[in-house]
Amino acid sequence: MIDINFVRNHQGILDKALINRNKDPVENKLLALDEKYRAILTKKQEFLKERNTITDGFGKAKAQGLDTSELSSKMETLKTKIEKITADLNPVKENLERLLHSIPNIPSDECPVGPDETYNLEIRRVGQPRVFSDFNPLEHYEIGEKLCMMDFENSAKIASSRFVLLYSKLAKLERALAQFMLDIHTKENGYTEIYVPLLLNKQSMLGVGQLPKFEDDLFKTTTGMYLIPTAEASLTNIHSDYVLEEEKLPLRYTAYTPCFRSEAGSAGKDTKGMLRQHQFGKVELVSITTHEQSISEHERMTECAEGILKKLELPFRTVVLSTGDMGFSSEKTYDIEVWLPGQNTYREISSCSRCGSFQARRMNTKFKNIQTKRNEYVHTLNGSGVAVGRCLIAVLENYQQKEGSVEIPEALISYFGEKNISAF
RNA sequence: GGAGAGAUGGCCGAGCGGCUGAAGGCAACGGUUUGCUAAACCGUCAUACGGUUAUAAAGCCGUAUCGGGGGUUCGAAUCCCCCUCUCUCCGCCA
Repeated sequence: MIDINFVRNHQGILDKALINRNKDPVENKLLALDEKYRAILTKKQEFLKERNTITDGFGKAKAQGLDTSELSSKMETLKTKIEKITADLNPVKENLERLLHSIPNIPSDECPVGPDETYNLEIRRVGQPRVFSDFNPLEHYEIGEKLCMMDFENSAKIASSRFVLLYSKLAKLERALAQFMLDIHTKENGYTEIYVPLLLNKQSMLGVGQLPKFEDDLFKTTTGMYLIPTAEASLTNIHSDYVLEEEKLPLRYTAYTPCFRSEAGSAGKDTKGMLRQHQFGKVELVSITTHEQSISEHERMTECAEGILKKLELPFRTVVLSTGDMGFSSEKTYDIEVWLPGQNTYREISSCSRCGSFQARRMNTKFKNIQTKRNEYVHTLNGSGVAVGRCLIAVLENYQQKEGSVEIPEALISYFGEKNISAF
């Protein structure tokens, strides 16, 4: 949630941010609503003060055995006033809250300005795409099906489209990749591994900004809970409604979980293969920091995610998302795109976002500043470290061999137990 | 699923209709004392929001908050209802 106080004191910035995000400006509407809210609230508080005074008088009058009928009649009229003003105030308050919850974060000045992904800015490229001189590289699903280890027919039968069955060595590859990533992040990068709920309540989804705007993208249970679209939702919310100690920051959490997305808006997009699924595995990184730590933590987190690809010797590039392409809660996002020779292009495999105090404000997560002794909102960051399903795709495509087998990256062999995968 | 008990400030814990934003203790912070440590003593010690000053901060004024929501009452931490969560016992179960 954006800071209404900030909007009030820095007029023009929010609207500019929204226009950069390719959204409609709301500042006039927001400020008018806010002003109306505060005017009515102030009035109501005056009535409540009056009520407290009368109530006080009652106690004293009774103690002295005085007549209270005048107080009673005063109270009666006041009560009607309070009732009326409360009826006026509530809808305004609800509208204001609803509006505030639907406004995305203000992008940082560092983000390239533009309406869509064509304005994303590449900042580095690591690794050379392999040259396939003696055969044309296949796409991952062709490799998987040739190996007889990737099955979209039966997954569609037992579930629906956008699911996959992985058999034998590919199932193991998924497991090995996840294990590998978790070990790196916990042993080398200082993250604490956490086993998290995969279903969360509405409040938590609101906290990270999945709700109220993106309800259609989530799977909802009959009991009103939501399947997590990313472990970010579970990890970030751990400290909701809490005041942390500054010395404990930054907190760094990681989890390997399945992620569930309805992909409501992406009909017809990436329908082949397992690039875009309703369910996929992902190792997630979350950091909770102070205001001062957040920028350097963002760079660090991105490097942690890149480190996985470096160790697996997968070529990738890192881009800064443009204002029009970045997510709702983010103020700056790096996407890491892995090279997929089968598609002859770079595809997103990780997204590392800095959310500032946007989520903290929604979740009510603060820390006590040692110097000022005041409670301040924490800053939250999240990143994929990395998407396991897409990483499996990248390994298949980058390490495919002419005869249809797949080599295992050096760093992964101890996790996988074998040096290559060949057909049954 | 059945039966019961409970939820109060950072923690422990009183309170059972007005004098309670909340006793007392612990912790924390500032100070006095002390050669140092310990102890003792004095003081401070919730949060959010609104108003105010020049909507910087602080201050001051106010409102709200004793798990959450609603009700009774002139007045609720205290009484009633609903919900959530925790604990104990029984049943079921990976």
